[in-house]
Amino acid sequence: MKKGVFVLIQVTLKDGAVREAAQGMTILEFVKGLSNSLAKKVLAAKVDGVTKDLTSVIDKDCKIDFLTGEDAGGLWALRHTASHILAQAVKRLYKDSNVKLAIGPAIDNGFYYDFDMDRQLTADDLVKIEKEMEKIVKENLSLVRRELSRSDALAMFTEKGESYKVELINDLPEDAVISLYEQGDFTDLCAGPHVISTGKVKAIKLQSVAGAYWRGSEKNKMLQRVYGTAFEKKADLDAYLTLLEEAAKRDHRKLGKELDLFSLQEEGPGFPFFHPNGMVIRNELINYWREIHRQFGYQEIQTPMILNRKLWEQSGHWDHYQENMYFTKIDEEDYAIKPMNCPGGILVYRTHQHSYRDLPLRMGELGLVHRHELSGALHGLMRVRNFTQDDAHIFMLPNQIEEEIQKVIDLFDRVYSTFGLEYHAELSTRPEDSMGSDDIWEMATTALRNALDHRGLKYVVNEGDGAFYGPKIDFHLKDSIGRTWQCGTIQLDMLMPEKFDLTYVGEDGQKHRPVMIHRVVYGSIERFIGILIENYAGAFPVWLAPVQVRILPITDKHAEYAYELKRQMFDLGIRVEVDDRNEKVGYKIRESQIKKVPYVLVVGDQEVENGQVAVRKYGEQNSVVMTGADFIKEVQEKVATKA
RNA sequence: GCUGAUGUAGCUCAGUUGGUAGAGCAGCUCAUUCGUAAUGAGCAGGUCACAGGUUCAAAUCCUGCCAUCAGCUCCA
Repeated sequence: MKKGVFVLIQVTLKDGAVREAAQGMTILEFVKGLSNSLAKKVLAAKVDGVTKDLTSVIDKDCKIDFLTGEDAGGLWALRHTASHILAQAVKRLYKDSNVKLAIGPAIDNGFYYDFDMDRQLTADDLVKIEKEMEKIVKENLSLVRRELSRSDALAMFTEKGESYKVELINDLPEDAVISLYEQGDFTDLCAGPHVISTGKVKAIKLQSVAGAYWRGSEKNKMLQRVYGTAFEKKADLDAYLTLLEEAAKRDHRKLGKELDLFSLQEEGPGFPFFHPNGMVIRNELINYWREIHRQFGYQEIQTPMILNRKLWEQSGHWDHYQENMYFTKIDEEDYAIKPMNCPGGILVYRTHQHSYRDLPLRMGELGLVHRHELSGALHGLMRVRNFTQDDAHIFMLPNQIEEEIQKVIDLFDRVYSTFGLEYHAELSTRPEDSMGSDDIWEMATTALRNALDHRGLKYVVNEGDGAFYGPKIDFHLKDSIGRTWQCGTIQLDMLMPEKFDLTYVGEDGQKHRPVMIHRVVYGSIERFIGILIENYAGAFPVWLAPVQVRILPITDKHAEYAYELKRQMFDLGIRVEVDDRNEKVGYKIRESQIKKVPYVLVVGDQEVENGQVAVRKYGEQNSVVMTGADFIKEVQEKVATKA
C-alpha cells in the first residue's frame, strides 16, 4: 500500500450487509463506526471463520461476525483473558514462591491455569488471588499482541526462567507464528485471541485447586491447577453458580442416599450395594432390556464369573489387562474373576458348529464383571469396581457388518429415546499398539463410519483411540453437571475370532472366520442408573418408580378402605404403599413429595363414600378426584407406555 | 495411583487457645383422629473413620492408615 493512499475494503457482516472499511483499520475502530453500543458489547470477532482480537487489523475484503458474551467464541476469549489475569495475580502475590507458568486455556464453562510453584495453594489463597484478579480488572490493562521470532521468544522465556514455556516453544512447528500477549507487568506466550483489556472481565470466580500432570502424562511432574470461571456480567456468573447448585441437588450419590436406592460402604469401595428401591429400578431396566433384545433378535446366555487362567492367556487379557483383574486359586490352579464377558461368550459359540445360515448370531449376556479401577477414579455408581454389562456378542459374516451395526445403532436409539436421553457418538480408530492387517482395519473402520453416516449420526473421531483388537463407536451420555460418561459402545473385533479359532461353515462347505461385535447399550447397569437418577432428578417415570402409588388415609377410620385399594392395585402388579401413620395429611404429603412418589392418593370420608380417590401427582399442587378403577387404568397406561 | 481437601448420632451439621460431645431432622413412647409440603410432649441414640504417639488430659496436636470429595491419569 502506497503511503497516503486510502484503500477501501469490503466487509460483509453476519446479516449479509456489506460495509466499507479503511484498510489498516482495527476491527474495534470499524465496530465503533457501526454502532457505539455494539462496540461496548463486542469481545472478539470471527474474521473469515477465524476468531481474532478486536485490535487486529482489517487488511483485505472479508466477512466479520462480531462475538459478544452471548457467543461461545466471545466468552471463550473473555475466559482466556481471565486465565491470564489469574496467572498475573499469582505472579504478583507469590514472588518468593518460584512461580513457573505452564498452560492456561479457556475450557467449557470456565478456564484454568497450571502453575509449578513452591507454595501449596489453599482455599484461602484462592480468595486472595481472586481479590488480586479483581484489582487487575479494575486497572483495566490493555492486552497487546506481539509477534516475535523463535529465537527471540526462546531467549526471552529462558531469561525469565519459564522452562515450561521454553518447552512449548521448542515443540511448536518451525513455521509457527509465535505470539505474546502483554497486559501491564505480565507477558505470556499465547496464540490468543483475547479481549481488548482486563476491564472487560466483569465477573470472576475461582472454584478449586487440584493437581494436574504437566502435559497430561502421569510420568511428568504434577502441577497445581487453579480452576475458575468468568463472565461478562455479574448476573451471568450468579445465574451460572445457581445452576451449579441446582445440578448438585441432582447428584446421583446424594439422591441415591435420600431415596434409599443404593449405598457404597467402606467395606467394599467401588462395590455398590443395591437397596430394595434401587433394585426395583434395576429390575425394570433388565425387564425392558430383555424385551427389546427379544424384539431385535437376540438370545440370552450366562457365563461363569470365575474362569481358568489359561482362557485369559488365550484371550490376551492376561497380557493386556492383568493389572485391572482380580485373581483366585482353585485346587492350586490360577483362576481369574472375569473383567469382560467375551471369552465366556466365545466358549459358548464354540460348543457348536455354525452354518453361515445361522449368522448373524446375537448372544446377549447380563454379565457381572470385576475390574480393579484406581481408587481415585471411583465415582458413585458411575465408576465402580464391579458392574453388570448389558453385553452382547454378535457373530456374523464380513458382509453383514454394516447392516448389523446399523441395527445396533437403531436399538441404541430406541433405548436412549425411551429415557429421553441425549447422546453423542465418537468413532475411535486404530491405535498404535494394535493387531491385525491394515486391510482388515480399513474395512472395519469404513464399515463403522458408513453405518454412522448412513444413519446421519453426527460423531467425533478419536484417531488412534480404538481397542487393540478393533475400532469402536462409543455413545456418551451427560450427567447433571455436564460431564459425559461413555455408556453404549460398539466394538468390532477381528482378533478374538482368530485367537479362539472361531469358524462357521460357508456356502462352499469350507470353514471361514466370522466377524465379532461386542456391544453394550446401557454400558453398565450401574452407570446407567446413575445417569437416569440425574436425568430425572430422582423423580422417575411411573414404570421405573420404586413406589408408584402411596395411599394416605386421613384418619384411622379410612385405613380399611386404603388397604382395600392397595390390595386391588397390588394384585395388578402396581407398587403401592399405605401410609397409615398417625400423622396429619400435610405431613404425609410432604414426605411423599420428598420421596418423589409419582401418585399420592388421599382418602377420607368423601372418597370412601363414593368409591373414589383424590389423586395428587408428584410436583403438582392440585388433586383430581376420580374412581379407583379409573385411576388404576391411568397407572397401567403410564406403565405400559413407559411415559 | 497422583495432588489437595474432608471424615463427629441413621441423615444434615455445630464443637473457641487440648479439660472427657451438642442441635435439627429421622427413630421410639404417649397424647392428638386431623382434607393436600412438617401437631405437641417425652425418651433413646456417638470408642468423634481406624491404629499408634505426645500430654496429667486428645474430637482437637503429631505420625501412619482407610474411605469420601474435586481434579489429573484411566475407563462401561
